[in-house]
Amino acid sequence: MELDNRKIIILKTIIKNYLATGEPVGSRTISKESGLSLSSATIRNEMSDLEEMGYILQPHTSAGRIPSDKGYRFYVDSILQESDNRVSEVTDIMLKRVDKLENLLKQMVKILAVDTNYAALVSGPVLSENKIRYLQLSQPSPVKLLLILVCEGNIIKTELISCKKPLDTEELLNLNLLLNNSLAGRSFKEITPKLIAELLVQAGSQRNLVSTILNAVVELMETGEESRDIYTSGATNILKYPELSETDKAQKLISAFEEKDELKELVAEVTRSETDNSHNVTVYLGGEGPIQNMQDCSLVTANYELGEGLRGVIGVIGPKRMDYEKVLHSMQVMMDQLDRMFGKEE
Amino acid sequence: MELDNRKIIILKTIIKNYLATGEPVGSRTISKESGLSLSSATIRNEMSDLEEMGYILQPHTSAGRIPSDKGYRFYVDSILQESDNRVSEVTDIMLKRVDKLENLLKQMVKILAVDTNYAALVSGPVLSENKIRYLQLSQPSPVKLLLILVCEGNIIKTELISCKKPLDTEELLNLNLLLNNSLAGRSFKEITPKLIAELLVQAGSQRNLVSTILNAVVELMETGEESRDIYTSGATNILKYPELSETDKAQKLISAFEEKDELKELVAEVTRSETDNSHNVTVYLGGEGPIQNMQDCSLVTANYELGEGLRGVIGVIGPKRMDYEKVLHSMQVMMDQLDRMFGKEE
DNA sequence: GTTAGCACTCTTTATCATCGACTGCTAACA
DNA sequence: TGTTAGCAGTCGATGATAAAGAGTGCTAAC
Repeated sequence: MELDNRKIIILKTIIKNYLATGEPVGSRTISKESGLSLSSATIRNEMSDLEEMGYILQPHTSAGRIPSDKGYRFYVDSILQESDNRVSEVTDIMLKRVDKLENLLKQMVKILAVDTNYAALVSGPVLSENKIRYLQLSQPSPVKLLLILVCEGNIIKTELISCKKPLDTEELLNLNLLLNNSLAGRSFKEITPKLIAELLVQAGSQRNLVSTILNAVVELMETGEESRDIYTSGATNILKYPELSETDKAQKLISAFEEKDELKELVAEVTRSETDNSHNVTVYLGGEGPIQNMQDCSLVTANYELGEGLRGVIGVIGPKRMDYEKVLHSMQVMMDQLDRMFGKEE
Repeated sequence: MELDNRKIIILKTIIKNYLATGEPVGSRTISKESGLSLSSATIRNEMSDLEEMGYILQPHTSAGRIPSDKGYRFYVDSILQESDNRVSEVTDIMLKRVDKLENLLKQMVKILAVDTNYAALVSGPVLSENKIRYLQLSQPSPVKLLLILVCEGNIIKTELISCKKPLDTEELLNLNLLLNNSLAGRSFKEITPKLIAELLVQAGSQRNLVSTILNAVVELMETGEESRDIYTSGATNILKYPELSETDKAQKLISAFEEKDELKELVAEVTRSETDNSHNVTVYLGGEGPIQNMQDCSLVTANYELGEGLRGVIGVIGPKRMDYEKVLHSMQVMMDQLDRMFGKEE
């Protein structure tokens, strides 16, 4: 059987209606709302077909139809295609100019949550190619060394290191020189065992100390997923959707949002799976890919990039019957905002 | 009327039972469980008295009694007294040695939540008297200055500052000298307008730059409540208690845990209200003090101190019928752990 | 002072009939 | 052949009613 135009219209009507109400939709409703002038009986026949083809299903005999995963998938894909061509309207979301990136992201995720009425998350950006600009050692107290690492994009990281015996000024200067000579300009990957070995040889008597420092540097450089910041908002929106608010499911979901660990993995997974999409907008339906343990949920994600290779993920989690059109649009607007704010700058 | 011994036993039995079940408790239950060999009828008479005295109340005519706020207060206070004398048993909570304080706190709050089955929060520590140990300026790129501020307790803060024109090495050195001379050893309060004015005079041609730097320093020093980190865990435990899991209340509470802003205020308020209690353990009943908008909740808080004046707040939020005994005990154990870990060190 | 017993209240739970929203099928129609 | 009207049948939702259960207050007796 073929999915002809009329079937498509009916399918879309069913889905839209279901998204809006959360209730199974019956043939009469469609007959009235689809725009087609067909009687409910005809619709019923078509619906029979659609069910047979697997796009919709019936929770129980005397109920209307709800979209199946295949149906959702079809719908989401067709929206995704449309919105590529659509110019996102300029909405006047007032993202007040904020001083810190962190605050900006917090603000963004909040707006997204309020705007969509779903749970939203944003990952802090991670440098894809994190290069050391320079590093600096100083000595706050006799047996402590402060390591300051400045990376491309002015990312600053510090670490306190204990050392056995105090260094005098000259030693400190030499150490700084030595480290900068070999490490400045290098990315994480370029700190090879060979390089480390060389450095240790050059270090001479300071061998142990240099080794400790190198460990600290490597640790700081590992912008590992574990260290990624995740900001969330609107987790409790989940409670608004009956199909998710059964105590058990809601608990799991909201916990995931609170503890963040799961979200980190999720972000990691999303980051890995690159597509050629412009902002890499992807829709995962419950059970697929990164959200296997989130039944009945949908996850919409997009990647953002702030220039200089700073990249992160933004996402919205809601029930399967989420208003995809709206969510995709909201995300688009967010992306545009970010592009505008950071495209111009620097 | 007087609260004689028998009344106290009955009252405690009522409360304990209510805490365990969440259901109003009737006279027969008490007759069986109180340990007193009295018939339910006698108990009923006593309960009448207790109700008249305001310690308990009846949700509706044909129901048992539940503790009133006055009842809770009585109960909590009596526990608090007891547990002062009690040696906290050593429980073998495995707080794995963690490298970062942040992780330790996260671990702690998680344990507390799991252990008590309520929602738990811990605030990151804040230096009560935050003194600058030294500060350092360096120049990562021609028009950027990196300000590094090292405070007592090895708290390190950094800030990137833009400057109009590049400084040469000597200027940078002088600037560092100037700033350290006047600021090192000072606490936030000691950076007075007078001091600032003096500094600006000494700065001479670098006046503008020094002003910018000073602003940054002051900003970094303000360990304002807004910048306090808050770690939470177990927010969804709230859903386990019927009296809180009505969508509306649960939503509010869990949101508070997610967005953290409210919690920050709460912590601020708790911090302000000092008592002479050893760990400053306090129980707030729903509506009292910092949790006015959290009806039907109780908040148990304690202060912790990590030496060097690093202080923070730890707390548990649950329904009014929370198992105070257990919570207070768990918190006690946490405090002991912290004391042990940080008392020995340094 | 304590207790047994009874009448009364009020919530909870179960049961049952009714209603309404659907579907699927058949037969008629264009 | 595609479309439609109509009807029987299914199943969940709703609401009313009854029965059960838990508790109290009061009174009278011990």
